[in-house]
Amino acid sequence: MSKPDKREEIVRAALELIAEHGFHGAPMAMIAERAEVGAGTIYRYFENKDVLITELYREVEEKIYAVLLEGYATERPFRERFLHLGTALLRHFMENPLHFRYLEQFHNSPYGVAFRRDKFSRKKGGCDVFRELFEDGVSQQVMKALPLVILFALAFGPLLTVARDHILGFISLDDALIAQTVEACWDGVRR
Amino acid sequence: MSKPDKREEIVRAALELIAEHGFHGAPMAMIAERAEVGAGTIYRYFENKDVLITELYREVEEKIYAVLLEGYATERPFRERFLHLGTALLRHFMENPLHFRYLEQFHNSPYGVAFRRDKFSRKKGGCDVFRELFEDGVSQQVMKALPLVILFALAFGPLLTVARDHILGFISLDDALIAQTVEACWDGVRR
DNA sequence: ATATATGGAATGAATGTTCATTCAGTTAGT
DNA sequence: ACTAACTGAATGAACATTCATTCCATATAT
Repeated sequence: MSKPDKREEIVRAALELIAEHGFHGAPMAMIAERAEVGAGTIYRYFENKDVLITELYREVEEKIYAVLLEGYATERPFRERFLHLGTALLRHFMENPLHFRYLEQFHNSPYGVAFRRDKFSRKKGGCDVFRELFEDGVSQQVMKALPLVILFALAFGPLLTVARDHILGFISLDDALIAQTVEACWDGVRR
Repeated sequence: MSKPDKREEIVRAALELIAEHGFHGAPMAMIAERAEVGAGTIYRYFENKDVLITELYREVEEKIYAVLLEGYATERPFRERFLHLGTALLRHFMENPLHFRYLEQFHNSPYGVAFRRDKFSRKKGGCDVFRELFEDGVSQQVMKALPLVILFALAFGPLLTVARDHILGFISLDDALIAQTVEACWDGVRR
């Protein structure tokens, strides 16, 4: 009853506070308070703040991969598959601003850089769908003959920027605008 | 010895340390040490750490605008003007990785969000060149009929991502690749 | 059925550390 | 000698983490 309960509350509180105020606007005491838990209790579930932060990242990332693969059909044409992934990603971030903000916080921190470097060198992870799509797209001359990293940048760069602008309230996206934006990203990568 | 000397050293040290280790990996004492200056001396030039950080941002931003305008010819066609700006921006970041890293740190912090919000509402600043280019491009049907914010995202998103990847060593960009990348961004915004 | 013992979970005050900022004293320029 | 610039040890606030204590559910004894 209470074991997963507290852990969940801690994770939720940490996500909210870190997403909103950054790692340094979220002291453990504040996280504990928001989770309605004693400060020491956090340490029953997470060895220290770093572990909490990293674990939280893992959970957020996992959900993204799940969302991307939902309804993804390998047999559809490149363009459709790209639009599916791009739209799913953008929508997911729009619907889960806390997740998005958390990822941004994480990426721009010592943790994030190390993580990124690690993921890059292992050349694996949940980006596999994207990697496969892009590699095949290039070899079948549907996409520009550019290094994978650059294709990623052309596809994700705008989406993340737009998601950020939406979340910060600089723009209000409707279905049509989302579609147009993802289409524009496709224009960037397609041959 | 002279007055501007120390100030400059402080600014340089702060830029280096903050770009490399983030705001919280750059205590004032460390900045002072790197600048070969007493800790208290910093406070002769900057009221407090916030002021130092904000002023540093101002200086970094200023240089960018200077670089963008260098050789910018209003009378050239849209595509050429876009390529000029995009290339100049990307090259500037590649050549000044500390500036780039600093901007990223700044943007992902309470300072940055407030700044961004302020700039957005005032609708002014050094992005004017870009704004004008995009507004004219849209009205002359050369660019996609999308909100300015989205066109910005399509143009900058990939460039910043690529710059980051280059600086982190995930890719090595040569002249040809830079040109291709900026061209691809143009494909994203052009009609 | 009631009382008592046991141990893991939870707590939050106390601890030690890290920092931004200050200021009393020192140095160097005139 | 006077002044402005500079210094870095001292200060206090904020924080992550610890740990002696409390709480509570369950087991055991009467």
